Amino acid sequence: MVRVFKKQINREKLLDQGVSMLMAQGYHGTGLKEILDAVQIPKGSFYNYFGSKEVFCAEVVQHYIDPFIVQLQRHLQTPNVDGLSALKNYFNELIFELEANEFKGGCLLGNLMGELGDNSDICRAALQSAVNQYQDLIKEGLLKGQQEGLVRTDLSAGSMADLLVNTWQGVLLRMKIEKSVAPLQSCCDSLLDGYFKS
Amino acid sequence: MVRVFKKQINREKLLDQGVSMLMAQGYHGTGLKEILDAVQIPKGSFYNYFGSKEVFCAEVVQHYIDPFIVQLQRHLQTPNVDGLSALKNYFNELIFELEANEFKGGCLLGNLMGELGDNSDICRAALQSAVNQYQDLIKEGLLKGQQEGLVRTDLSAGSMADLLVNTWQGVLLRMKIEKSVAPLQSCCDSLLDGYFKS
DNA sequence: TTATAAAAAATGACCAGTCGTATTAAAAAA
DNA sequence: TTTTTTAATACGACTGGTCATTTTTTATAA
Repeated sequence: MVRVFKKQINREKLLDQGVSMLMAQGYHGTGLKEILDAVQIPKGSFYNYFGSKEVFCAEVVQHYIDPFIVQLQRHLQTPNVDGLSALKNYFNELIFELEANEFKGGCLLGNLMGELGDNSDICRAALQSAVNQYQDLIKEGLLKGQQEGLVRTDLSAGSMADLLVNTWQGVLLRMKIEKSVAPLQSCCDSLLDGYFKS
Repeated sequence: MVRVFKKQINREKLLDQGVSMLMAQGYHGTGLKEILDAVQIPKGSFYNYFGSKEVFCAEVVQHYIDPFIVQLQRHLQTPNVDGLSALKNYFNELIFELEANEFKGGCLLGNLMGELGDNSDICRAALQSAVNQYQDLIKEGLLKGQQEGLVRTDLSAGSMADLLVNTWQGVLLRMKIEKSVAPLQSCCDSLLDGYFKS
């Protein structure tokens, strides 16, 4: 009984550490030993928790996106805040956090799409799933904004969510090399405060 | 005298091979030996041509973007084609090529931004330079489109070029995991055929 | 001969993954 | 309830192989 709890705790530890190290150094740039040492779990134990580095990475992807989904849901469910403002508040919160983090990391999903998208079907599926969950939520926000008359209705909420998610991925890359949140802000300005407005 | 020519040829070979392998497998996913074997240059010779893997990668970045710049310039200088159509033609050509390539690779710049943006200042500088050269050219096309009355003038050509380049990076990532050119097409539709039109 | 570049060989660090064993818990038998 | 058996998990040393880079040797050119 105690055993199964410890197992869950160790899995969680590894996933947490995996998120932060894969963000900072990428998949091929991060050794398992590095992760294991950081959480003080011996090498041999890793394969009791995960089948391989690749499937570990796929789990890390979902573990990464979960908190973002919670955070976005929180904004969308805040009373007396319209859908468009909720999205703007959410992205502003992200920008604040990224700035506090000195523009490091960006988005694990985007980074891994670039690094592994072509070569790991397992990770590709995880990335696809994660990004779809995320995009659906943004679409909901835009849909709400449309019903409230704040977001244009001549474009579908789906295609706007698509554009927003893709552009956001792009500006996060840009942020990394410019070491500035300016690209993030101009993304929000162009789309949420520009193109999408009714 | 003959030697210095051979040196240039070998450098070129390595850069060409570097572009294709770094595209396919990323920086940490590609070993120098792999590149050297492919062009039949002995391992010990590499450091006669490049100071390190890192500076090699930085040179690969510029080597990668050069042909894109030539291609885009060609479209922009085609007689009797307006700026906006030139951009559309250029991106359609890219889409065609990416589809023929089975959506593999995407953009080396974007991939390396994600993988190395945080950790290699040398590559970061090369990426920044390359993307700026590219974006300036797109800005020129939009500027021409504005002068021709086809592109809206209430937004600056610079900020539109910014948005287009960033979104394009994002959709290339998306293409990789969706294995489809649909994201690319909807990017062009949304921006060049939508938001940017006057 | 001297200088320079190319290439081979060697370096130590690190890689993901495996193996046998030790430890523990749960299940079965007494 | 107590003892024995069986199974699951934990663990560190080890595997073959690859990594980027350096050192040493060989070949070429001036």
